[in-house]
Amino acid sequence: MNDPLTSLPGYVLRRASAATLAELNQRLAPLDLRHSDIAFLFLIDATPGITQSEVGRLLDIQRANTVAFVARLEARHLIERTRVDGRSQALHLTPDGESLVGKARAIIETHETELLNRVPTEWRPMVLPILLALWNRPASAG
Amino acid sequence: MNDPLTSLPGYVLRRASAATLAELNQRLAPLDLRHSDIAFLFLIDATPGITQSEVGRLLDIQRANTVAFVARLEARHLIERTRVDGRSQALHLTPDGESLVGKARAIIETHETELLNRVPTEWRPMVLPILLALWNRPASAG
DNA sequence: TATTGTTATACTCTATAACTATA
DNA sequence: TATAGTTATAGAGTATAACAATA
Repeated sequence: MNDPLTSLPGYVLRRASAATLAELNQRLAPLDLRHSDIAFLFLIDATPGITQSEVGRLLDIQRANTVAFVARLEARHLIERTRVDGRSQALHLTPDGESLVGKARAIIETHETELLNRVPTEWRPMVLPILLALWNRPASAG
Repeated sequence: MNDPLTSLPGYVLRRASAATLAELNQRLAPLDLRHSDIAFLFLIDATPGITQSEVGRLLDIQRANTVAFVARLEARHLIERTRVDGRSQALHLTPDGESLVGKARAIIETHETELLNRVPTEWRPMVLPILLALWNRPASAG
């Protein structure tokens, strides 16, 4: 029985994503974090004071769905929010948050290295460019 | 503001997968199908008489979660099931199912071609091997 | 004992509509 | 008028535990 799916890049892209995300979630479980939390925290760490809606746009998370993230991370004292004007709120890591991000960063680096190492050496430089090309995100005015 | 995520293959893998799945679901919407339905139907089409649990194993869908697929596809008269022994049931496409799979196949081909075309010509041969390597699925006893 | 199909259940992620208060 | 944060809600997708019937 030869399945007709593993020759389809789109299908294999999905399976590869699902499998590696499950692995990452397992690696992050000791920190009681999930992959989506990490993306959130990394972004705040890289751009302290970033607003909630900016994070949502960068991560392609609907505005409404960022609320639960912020509430949960704040309840864990990993981030804090400060009103920047009547509408927006700026997000910062707390010391606890910075500490946790440090631990997470080590896990992520191990994870990403392990992923890349699955690819034959000579193809590794193509991995990120190919994935970015497949992503095909609209040019950001970053 | 430069985000720290788009240099991580694992993260870009996830975003590429999510974005292309959303596109595929849009393309399949006229057939009232989702990407997961297509995988299910393609597998039955490729291996008539395949059992429900075999499909689940190949698609990495928990046995419990295949029940809803089979029920829904059968309710739409796209597949039928026949008892093969007291436990297993063999799945086949109905004529309606075969017709729909034909239409879906054309959409998938367009979709997959469009995905590949996002990658510079000289890298295209590496796309599938790289994705399979990242997937890193345990060697299947096919 | 192990497997198949099944029910029930829960959690994550995503998507939309609508509301408020601000700009 | 448009934007930021919020609430409520719904739909996918995924995961686990447990059960009956069968191999």
